[in-house]
Amino acid sequence: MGDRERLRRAAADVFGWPRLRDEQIDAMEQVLAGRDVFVVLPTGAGKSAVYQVPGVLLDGLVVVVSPLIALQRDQVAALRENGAPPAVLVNSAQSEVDNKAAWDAVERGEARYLFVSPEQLAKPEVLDRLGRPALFVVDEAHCVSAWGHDFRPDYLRLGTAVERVGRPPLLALTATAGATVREDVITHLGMRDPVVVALGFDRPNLSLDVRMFTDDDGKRRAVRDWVVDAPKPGLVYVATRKDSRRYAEELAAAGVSAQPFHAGMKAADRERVQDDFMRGRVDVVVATSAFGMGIDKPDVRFVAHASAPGSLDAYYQEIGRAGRDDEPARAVLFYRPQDLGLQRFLQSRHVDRDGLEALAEVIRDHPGLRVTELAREIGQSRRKVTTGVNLLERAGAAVAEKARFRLVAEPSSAADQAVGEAERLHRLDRSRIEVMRAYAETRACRRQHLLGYFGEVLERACGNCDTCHSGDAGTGVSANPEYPAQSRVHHAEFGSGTVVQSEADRLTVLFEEVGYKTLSLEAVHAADVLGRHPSP
DNA sequence: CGTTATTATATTAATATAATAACGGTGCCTTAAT
Repeated sequence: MGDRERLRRAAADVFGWPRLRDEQIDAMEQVLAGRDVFVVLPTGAGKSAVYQVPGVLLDGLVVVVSPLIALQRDQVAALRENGAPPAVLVNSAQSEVDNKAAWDAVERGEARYLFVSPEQLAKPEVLDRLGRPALFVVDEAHCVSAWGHDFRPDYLRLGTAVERVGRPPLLALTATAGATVREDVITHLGMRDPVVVALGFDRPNLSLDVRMFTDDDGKRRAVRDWVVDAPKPGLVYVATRKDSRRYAEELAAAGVSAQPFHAGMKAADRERVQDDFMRGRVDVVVATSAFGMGIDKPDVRFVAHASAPGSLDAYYQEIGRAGRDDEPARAVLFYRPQDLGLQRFLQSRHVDRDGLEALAEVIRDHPGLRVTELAREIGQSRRKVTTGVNLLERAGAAVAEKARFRLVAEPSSAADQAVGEAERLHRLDRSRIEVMRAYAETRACRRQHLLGYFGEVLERACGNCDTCHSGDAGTGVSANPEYPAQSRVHHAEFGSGTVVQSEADRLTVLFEEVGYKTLSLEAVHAADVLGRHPSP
């Protein structure tokens, strides 16, 4: 019996799934064959099945890294409900007794699936207990790129963790990853020649709409009035916790069944709001970016943004929560250029050069220490040290071997190099905001613009966005044959980069040093500043 | 970077305006104080 057949049988017999999508079975087959696999499938398309089903057939532990304990619990509950092999979790929210029981099951070889956060895998004793897993899964893999560089630095140490447990095959799963994010994840996880299994990004049933405002009051009124009249249920994304409360109150006063949701609320309240929304007891959730991961409600009719998020990746992810049932749904961005100022602030984390130099000195004086030991030695938080070694490593000033660090530059220049790396990352974040702005301000077809950013060419204007309806979008934008998407270029001032979006009259290029830039082809030709590169 | 809350300053001495300060998102985990 071939692998595909065995997988189909396991899916049917164990989980009760009579048929699988081609993408699912393709990915599972590669997983079973021991290849690294990168899967991009929308939520609801059966991403989890891609590790669940091979897990039945594999001989050994399947480690699943997931960013939220709540998500881990959902996954375990689903597996238990399906009668799959035993699944356990280990985390700080669980009692010591339960954690010990989970570890015992792992060590006796009784548990098949183990769910953990990246922070757990940063602990040497945890890695020791894992033994040699048969498969290593990173769920919501875009978090590596979105959070690893600052918010949750342990995401960038997963590659080292995988090496330490015998380097089993890697499976990365996400609903959203354009080429840039995908490359970032692949690099940091250390995936080897991964098979990429992806469904297209286009969601034709989702209408795209941007409304421009200059004053705050006008925008607030417009959001309120629009949401009151819109078909429900729906989500309103806001930039601050305060706005979450304020809009929710205003909508409630206007007779809408609306609730706020943000990370500052008590866990019980968050759970209640999420549950009420899922069951249809609340029509509208007004949320910060805290809301959404793991939400799979098929009949969400709109996602409105009362403020623009900090990147087009985040925007696409958030609007992707509407219309999963393939019925018409709406994505509306209430855009005010000033709102991007907040995003600029949020991405302006400061770099502590002296702290980096101190860390570099400790690494030089005590080669071979791990993060926890370095943190103790230097008296900085584990998180700060992790961020520090991430930067030093990326800058090439330090190297890690089996999670133990060694300095390969003088501390002072190591710190300078790391600061340079941090500045480069910061420029990249800044330029992501400009990509968001470009979407909001384009007069071309929104969908062509959005898909273009994700590396897809839509031959004709979509007919289901505001610029198409107003007639601004014109007859369609063809790619420029001279600089196709993904081609490597070199700019006289900005250095080398990759074309992410190719249009008839302009290009968007991701430059390694300065981030995203939109270049007018006219200017490029006039000044002769852009040359084609041979492929890397 | 932009908005909002607070304080300072001005002058139809109780209210307006100007200057200044504070604040803003995402979740693990650990540990100390009730």
